[in-house]
Amino acid sequence: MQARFSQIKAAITEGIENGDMQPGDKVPSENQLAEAHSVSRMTARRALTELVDAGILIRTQGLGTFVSDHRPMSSMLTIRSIHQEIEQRGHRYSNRVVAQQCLPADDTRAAWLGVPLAAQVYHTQVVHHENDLPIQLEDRWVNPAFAPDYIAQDFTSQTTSQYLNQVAPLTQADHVVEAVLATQNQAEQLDLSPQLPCLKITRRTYSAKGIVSFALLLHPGNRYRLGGHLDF
Amino acid sequence: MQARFSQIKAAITEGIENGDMQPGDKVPSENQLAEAHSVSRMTARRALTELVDAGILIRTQGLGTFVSDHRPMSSMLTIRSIHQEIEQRGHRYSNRVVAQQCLPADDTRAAWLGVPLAAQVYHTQVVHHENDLPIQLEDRWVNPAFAPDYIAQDFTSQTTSQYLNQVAPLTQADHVVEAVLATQNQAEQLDLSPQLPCLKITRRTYSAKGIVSFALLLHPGNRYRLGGHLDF
DNA sequence: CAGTGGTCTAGACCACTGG
DNA sequence: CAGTGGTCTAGACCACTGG
Repeated sequence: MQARFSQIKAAITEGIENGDMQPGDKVPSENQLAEAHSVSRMTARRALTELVDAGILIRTQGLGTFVSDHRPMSSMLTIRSIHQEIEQRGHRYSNRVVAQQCLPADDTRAAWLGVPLAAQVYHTQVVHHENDLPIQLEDRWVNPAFAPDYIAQDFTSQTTSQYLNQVAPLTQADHVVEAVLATQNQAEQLDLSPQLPCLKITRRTYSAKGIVSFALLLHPGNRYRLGGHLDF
Repeated sequence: MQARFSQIKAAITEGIENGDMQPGDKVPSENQLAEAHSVSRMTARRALTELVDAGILIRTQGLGTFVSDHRPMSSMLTIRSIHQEIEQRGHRYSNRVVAQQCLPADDTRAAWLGVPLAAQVYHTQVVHHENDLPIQLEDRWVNPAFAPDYIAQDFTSQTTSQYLNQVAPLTQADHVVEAVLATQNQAEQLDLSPQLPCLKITRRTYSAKGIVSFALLLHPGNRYRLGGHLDF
């Protein structure tokens, strides 16, 4: 015997799975669900609450409840700076600064950095080499509030993350690791044949005062691996 | 203005923090809390439910609600099983056991497991599903010395890692993360179009006595991400 | 058996959002 | 303004645990 709120949950998740409801779509209101399933509003509400807690739906008072754009993630890894890593292997580190500019934040950048839309943010693009072989394409967006002089630095002598860690010491970092195909442009920067799988790391770093920067790190799959060791 | 259920939550967590309540202690029942705070049982219940969800309390029907002895693990040291991960997201977990056999170790397997060449080792191949969508292809080789009955288990009801962690609790793990293209055979097992980038995790797990198993975990890049959070 | 948590109802008042 | 979610009440019946 299944509880009624479970049946309502199942009906909603089924609608999401078979594509009837897309991320961003509005789900029926609590009152509509209550009537449709002949339950009290509290029971319909419970179904929604549990789906919100599971990250499947998002609620906003006065507006409604919506399907979340949620791809799964999990597991933990340590990530060190590329420069440190290469030198520790006894290899030669070098880099090439492709871009260094001030830009208005689009919505993705604004959301990740926690700044208003169209606020000015710093952007750098750097290719990192190990023994002259491109091994990482770094796109980084920086919140100027925490590193006002970022834009004036010379990043051939000091890496972006070294500089940032100096002016705004890191206290936390989020990261997401994905496998993707390099775009045409990315493949060129990395001196890769296209259609090669790459490890993409999206990392957001925090100092004590807030979100400092957001970096997109792309590594050729055949030249780079990510290692880790855990002790329990 | 704070909601009443929040005040009850605060009262309970405060009791736990200042030592009035120890792990294992029974907290007041829903009816007792309702009367003590002059609220309805539903409101008292909500306070308890949220603390249970947060892992601070444990409830058992007919018995009561108790303080959990759950100490949070440092985020970096967490390795969760795919099964746990999926259920925590509120999704449906299922799997398909493709192979389960005893094989002589080739040189790669022998090296990773630390056994002599051609020693008999156990091999399983399992496809893990999230909401019926294949999300991980697991190839696992196990050292029979640490889990002699591994080969006779039914891994549809219990995952390989759950079983191993039970018979030989993990103490360490190494892992390597790569981006690769799925082979023809792998793509078929995962119900993927070929030429799709995949996240490949190679993981070696240790118990106190030695290397227990070595697993190759393949995730479709468009269906899986690896996330992490670090505190420095 | 009395007490516990699990589910559910049919109402209520509120704060908030958009038009 | 009508509609949304946020909180809350005072009941109800149930399944389960221990004594």
